[in-house]
Amino acid sequence: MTYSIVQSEIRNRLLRGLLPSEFERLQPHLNRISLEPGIVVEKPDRPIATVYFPEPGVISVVARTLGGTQAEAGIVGPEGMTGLAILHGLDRSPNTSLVQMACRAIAIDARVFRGLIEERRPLHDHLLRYAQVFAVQLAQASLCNGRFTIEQRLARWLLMCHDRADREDLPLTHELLSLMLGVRRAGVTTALRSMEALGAVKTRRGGINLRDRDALERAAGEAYGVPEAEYERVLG
Amino acid sequence: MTYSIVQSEIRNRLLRGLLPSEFERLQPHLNRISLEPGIVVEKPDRPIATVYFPEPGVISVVARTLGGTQAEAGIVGPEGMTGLAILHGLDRSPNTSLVQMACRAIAIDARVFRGLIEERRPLHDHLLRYAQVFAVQLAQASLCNGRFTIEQRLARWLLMCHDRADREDLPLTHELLSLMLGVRRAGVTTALRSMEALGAVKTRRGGINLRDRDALERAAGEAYGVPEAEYERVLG
DNA sequence: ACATCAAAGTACGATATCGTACGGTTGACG
DNA sequence: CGTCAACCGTACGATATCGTACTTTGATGT
Repeated sequence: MTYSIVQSEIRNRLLRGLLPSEFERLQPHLNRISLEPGIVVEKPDRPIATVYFPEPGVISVVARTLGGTQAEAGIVGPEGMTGLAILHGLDRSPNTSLVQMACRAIAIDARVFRGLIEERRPLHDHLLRYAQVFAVQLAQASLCNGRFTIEQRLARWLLMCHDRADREDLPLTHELLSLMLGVRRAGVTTALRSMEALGAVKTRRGGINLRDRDALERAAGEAYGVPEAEYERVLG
Repeated sequence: MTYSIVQSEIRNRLLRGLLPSEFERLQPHLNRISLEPGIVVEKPDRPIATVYFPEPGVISVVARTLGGTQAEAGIVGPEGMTGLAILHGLDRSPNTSLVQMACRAIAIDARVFRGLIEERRPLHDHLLRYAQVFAVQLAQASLCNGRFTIEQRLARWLLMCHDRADREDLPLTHELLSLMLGVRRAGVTTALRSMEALGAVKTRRGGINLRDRDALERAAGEAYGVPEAEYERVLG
């Protein structure tokens, strides 16, 4: 049994913000599915099968060199979508996308989606605005990696997760965070303890509880805010 | 006196690779101009006035935080264009773009350009492919900043400049490179001396001469190559 | 209750990079 | 042809982060 998807009930901002006349075209092709942590939704240089519009939860976009070195480049949540390559007329990218925090997501077959954006210009235009915001996020991540401490970058990451997951309790291990940030696992532990001393977070085994968002923003300092402002400007 | 611009003579790959039928629409609006080092072609959060398709030369895209910390996020040369925000339906971005190495460029008024891409779908589609390549470049820059040494990142940067400037002698001061990479000026000096010892480059006051590209690629290691491969795949 | 194991805390020497600063060199310009 | 500012080489202590590895803790299954 499938339930039809009602635009006003969708918890993905990008879809909810679509013109109803455009959403109508998408609607028959949409399915709501569950994405569990660890699921790889896009593999490097393999055709993208499905495009996802996440509801609260987090999907990471991970960049990798030819030698296999990897780190997270950007994150996607209910403000956005996966499969940006398709908006650019391509069916794949060199990046990996994987589910970081469980979410439900509105899914659509990539080929169907591609056909629809070719056909419906206003749909394409709306989603391309998000591609711009995501590019700004990538540029800021680059800057953060080059200029800020692990603690600042970690605070930034937690804030971005909080924005997208819509809850205070994030089920993330230090190991996982270290892979995302491209630093040592021990470095994450230390940074978290330091933020715990500030009262910004409370850690438990296998998870992090956000206690004081303001303190977290102070810990992130300059590292947080530009892509968020751009999102509001462009799609808010 | 203005000369009309002939597609086959353009040294910008993106424009030269356009379908002639699409180029024809752009042609009446194009002007070839000179861009001198230091010229700022896009200011953060200010409307983009002109879109440039550079001929050999280099334009940097610089990301900045609210606090003013900045570093280069990406570079554009004769393989690409400035003003990607316009392809995404927007008239500005939070980034700065500035001329790094003098070039001639094909210029078009941003509003005219915006009108043309709205009107000519194949034109828009062609250029959007470049937006994807640029996003890959941003993601890789993020990875490089997080994981690689100054020497590797510098080697990467010089290789990317070489690809775009089409000459071996790059008029760049250590000071400038340090601003771009977001590191100390002294760090650049040291890294350059180390690469000079490898025979990869020869430095002179105010410039760097690339002597052995293979050695430079070895110095860059994993840091170089992914966006370049993506460009060839998508637009080659 | 106990065993087991992944996760987290801690430690320590090594390395990359920083901030700062001083002095030497060189090319541009008067 | 001399001057000078910009550019480059170098140095040194401080700091961030690394690689590695050992220990402790807590959740889970039996």
